[in-house]
Amino acid sequence: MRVSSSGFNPQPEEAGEKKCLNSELWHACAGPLVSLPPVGSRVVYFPQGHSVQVAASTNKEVDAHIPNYPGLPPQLICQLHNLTMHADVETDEVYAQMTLQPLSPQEQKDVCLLPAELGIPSKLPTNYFCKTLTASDTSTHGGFSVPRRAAEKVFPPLDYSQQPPCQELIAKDLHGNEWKLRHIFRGQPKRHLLTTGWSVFVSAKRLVAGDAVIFIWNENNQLLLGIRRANRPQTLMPFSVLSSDSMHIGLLAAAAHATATNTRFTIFYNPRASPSEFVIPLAKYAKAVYHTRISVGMRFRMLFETEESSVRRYMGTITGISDLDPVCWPNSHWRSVKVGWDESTAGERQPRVSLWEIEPLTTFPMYPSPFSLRLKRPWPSGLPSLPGFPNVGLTMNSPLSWLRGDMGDQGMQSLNFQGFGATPFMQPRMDASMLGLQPDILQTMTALDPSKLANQSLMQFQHSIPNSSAPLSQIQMLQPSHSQHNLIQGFSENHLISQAQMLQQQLQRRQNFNDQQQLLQPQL
Amino acid sequence: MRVSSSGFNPQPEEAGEKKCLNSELWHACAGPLVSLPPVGSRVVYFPQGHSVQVAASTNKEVDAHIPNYPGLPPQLICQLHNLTMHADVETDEVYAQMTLQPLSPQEQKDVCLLPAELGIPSKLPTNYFCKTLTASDTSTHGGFSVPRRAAEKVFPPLDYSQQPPCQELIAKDLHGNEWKLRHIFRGQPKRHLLTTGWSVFVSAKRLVAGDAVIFIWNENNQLLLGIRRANRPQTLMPFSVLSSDSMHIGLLAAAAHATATNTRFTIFYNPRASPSEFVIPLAKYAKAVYHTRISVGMRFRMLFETEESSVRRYMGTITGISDLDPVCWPNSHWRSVKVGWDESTAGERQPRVSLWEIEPLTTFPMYPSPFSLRLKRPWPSGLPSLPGFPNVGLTMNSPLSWLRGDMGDQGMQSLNFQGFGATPFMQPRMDASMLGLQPDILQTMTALDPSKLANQSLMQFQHSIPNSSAPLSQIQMLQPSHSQHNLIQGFSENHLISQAQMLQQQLQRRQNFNDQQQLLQPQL
DNA sequence: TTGTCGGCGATTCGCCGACAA
DNA sequence: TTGTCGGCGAATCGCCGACAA
Repeated sequence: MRVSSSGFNPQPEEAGEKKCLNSELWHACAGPLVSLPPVGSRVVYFPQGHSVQVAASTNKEVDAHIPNYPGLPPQLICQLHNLTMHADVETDEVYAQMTLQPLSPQEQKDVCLLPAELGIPSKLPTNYFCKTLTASDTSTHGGFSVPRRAAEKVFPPLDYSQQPPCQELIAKDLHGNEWKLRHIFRGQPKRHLLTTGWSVFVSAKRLVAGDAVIFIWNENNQLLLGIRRANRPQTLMPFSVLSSDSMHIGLLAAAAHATATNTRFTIFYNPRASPSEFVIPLAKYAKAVYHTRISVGMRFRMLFETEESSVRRYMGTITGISDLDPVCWPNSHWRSVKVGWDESTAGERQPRVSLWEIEPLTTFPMYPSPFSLRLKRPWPSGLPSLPGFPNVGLTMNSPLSWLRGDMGDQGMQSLNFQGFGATPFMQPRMDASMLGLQPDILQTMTALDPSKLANQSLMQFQHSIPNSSAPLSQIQMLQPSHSQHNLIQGFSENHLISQAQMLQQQLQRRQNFNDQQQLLQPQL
Repeated sequence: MRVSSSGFNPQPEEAGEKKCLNSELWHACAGPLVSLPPVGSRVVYFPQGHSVQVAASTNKEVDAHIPNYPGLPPQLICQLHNLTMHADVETDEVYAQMTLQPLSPQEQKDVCLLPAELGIPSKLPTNYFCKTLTASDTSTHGGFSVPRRAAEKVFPPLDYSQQPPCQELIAKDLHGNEWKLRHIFRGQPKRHLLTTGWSVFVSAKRLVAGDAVIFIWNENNQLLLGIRRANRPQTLMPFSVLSSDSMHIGLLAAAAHATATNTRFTIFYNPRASPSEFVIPLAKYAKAVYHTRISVGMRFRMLFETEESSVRRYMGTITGISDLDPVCWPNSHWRSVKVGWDESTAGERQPRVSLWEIEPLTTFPMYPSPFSLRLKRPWPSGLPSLPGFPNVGLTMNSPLSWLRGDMGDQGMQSLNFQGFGATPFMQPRMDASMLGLQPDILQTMTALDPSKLANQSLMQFQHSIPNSSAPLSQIQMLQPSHSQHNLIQGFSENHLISQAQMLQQQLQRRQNFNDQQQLLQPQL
């Protein structure tokens, strides 16, 4: 992982490592919610999300008349070969360049999830502060008023025996440029101010009231200085190089070409241009998609960034599960969850989220679960007789339906796998193995009467997408197990490896499956 | 044709025609060599040239590993549906947005060239001046020194009875912003200066020494003010939205998609980003490609822009004719002519040009030519016996070979039409009719013994591209004629309609052809 | 003819507490 | 605790001829 300031010459390493900077500042500018996958790990790339970001950057909505690329699935498992952090030389806007290579069919079969692939959470430095600039801060009339606690925590201590106490600070920005700033403690009442040098910085960075600055005091006793501009109508310049249509086609074609030829392609991820994360660590994706049980009416919480570059949680309720774009991107998990927010300021928050962004509020334990493993059969056919388990028709939209999530393994069926089955839109090489699931680890629900499935929990958890009425025989269903011979341990759940299989294949395995279940029981 | 300042909202017509400005300023900023095709006319679009411009804009050379798009020919005949002139809101850089639609196969057959389609030459206004800014002009220490002749020609006359004579000028830039400038005539010796208001303009536009300003006094007695920045290493910001590879793929895919579906696509033409004209009026292209006889060693001249926004001609010699990129773009006429320049400052001028950029120095008359029409047969098989016509082997690279251009119609064979014949890379619909040629107007050279062809002038004029050894039977050859029933007159040459035919077809037409030649003779 | 400079007002810049909020 | 303001030096800005080139 490299950090460089993207200047006028994009050649990889102009002055070698000289331009490299601690990535702390990059992450601080990117925000506390942005985490980058480790180099070498597997990620899931969503061309749909990428296209949304490009559309936001070009100020142009994706034209509906542009069809999706034939054979380009809504999600690609890729290996992350290279990752460099950059900052726009004009605006200091942070972005990351990633080189992705779609996994070959063989590689997809051999996928084993590594715990480290969950992604390194953005470790925010401890000694930092972020302040949104006031009119006085950006005016030429004066300097910068430093919040007292911030100055005491982040800046080197002043010699208070001097009158007034002051010192010269040298702060480095993302490009490695140094800014001299006079720090003084004066006034009545006393306060911390940045005076000489501050206005030069403001005008050089063209900061205005509402933008924010970030000061970091890192382990090497360096002062780092980053900026984070307010969400102005459009931070990026209008594009006069390539039409937005061509760019949209280009990103799709590049991904499709890389998939077809098993070659690498390059994308830019601009974390602040639009809230559109589209490269997700494979483990995070798999955990969310295969180990999260959601249903309409379920309550959840989700992290958001605060003005002070901290995080807080907002509560919401799932109001629907459907494709964001059923025409171009059917069966995509990207922003497939429609939500409502509790607080009245909800207008600021998006009405659609992705599974891996939310934390469902659930009281049932994750795997391994004594209850689920105690089941004699993979599907609890006797569930309807359990106390408090009403009929599907009455519970589909009940706000309390999430409470029934602790019924065991049927939560795994909450996901819609039509897209990964035999539906026509899938290309041959994008079969079930694309998900990197191990046939001999997890078994699907095959021992059931389809009518019971339809009547019971399966429908309860299914996505309510338009074509959810596909034949049940084509719906892939999953169930975790405890076999781990292909699993590198590390997750508490120990169950990140899963598999989708065609129903026909699974029928042949039923005996093995039951044997497996029998084997698991003694482990409890 | 619309002129608008491209702001933050790309919707077509924000305030209707309010933002429209006389296109004079746009053309003045674009330079005297830039001409835009009329809306509705047919143009030839070169994806290759487009890709070179995008590569220049993204500071990234086209990666060789990106193959061309299957089925995308090096030149597309398109209808220009829309053309809007823009200026970057940040940099004032001018660019044009064009909506192109590839002609359908039927339309290509029905092509009739209109004289107006030669393109409207950029009519530079008479009352204008362009000055490159000096260090004093851009310094905060003083104002702008107006060249005396320029001030007297372009600015309104001063009242010299005042002491000192001065006035307030109001100049509009491309976006319609008005700039107040104090114009004064003072000093010893007396001179014209712009004082108050000038430094505001300089800092707002971020002008530096070396940049140029253009003042225009138009017919409506408005003062227009444009800027033209010096060719700095990179005027455009580095791209953090889409990788250059994806953009390259995108422009190819967009053109290929539009060709396949007969739909429109949009491109941006940035006349000053790189010298890479890639949308050429069809008539201009046809005239150059079918009516210009070139050979290695031929002398020519070509227009270049001067510092003062005027034009001058440079002389050069053709040193070769070959594909710029034989791998990706075989048989492309775009920059297929290798040249050497007379003057020692030739390093500044490109080593490759396109046919339509140059004026071959030739003394022979264009069609109709008494000599060529006097020929009894389409091909002067007796040529070798003519005085001063040496063997091919000796003359291929002779600097004097152009002198033999007035031998008649064989000049038409100087073009390589392998790309439009039966070579495999061409798609079915990109056949000879793609060139918009009329079978019943022009006849090809079919009355010849192929061995003679090879020995004589054909080889002399052929492009020396690697695969020029393709079977002669697949090479399309052209000859103009005087039949005009499908021709809208207007050109002095009256011969813009031409045709390519398969040799087999042409053999069947030999009699008609000869009859036609007979008919033409009496006209002289 | 015109690019640069020393000269000198005029105008901002920018540092300082005084106030509130 | 900290955002804004009036006051006031001080440092530029920017207008003016004087010079050359």
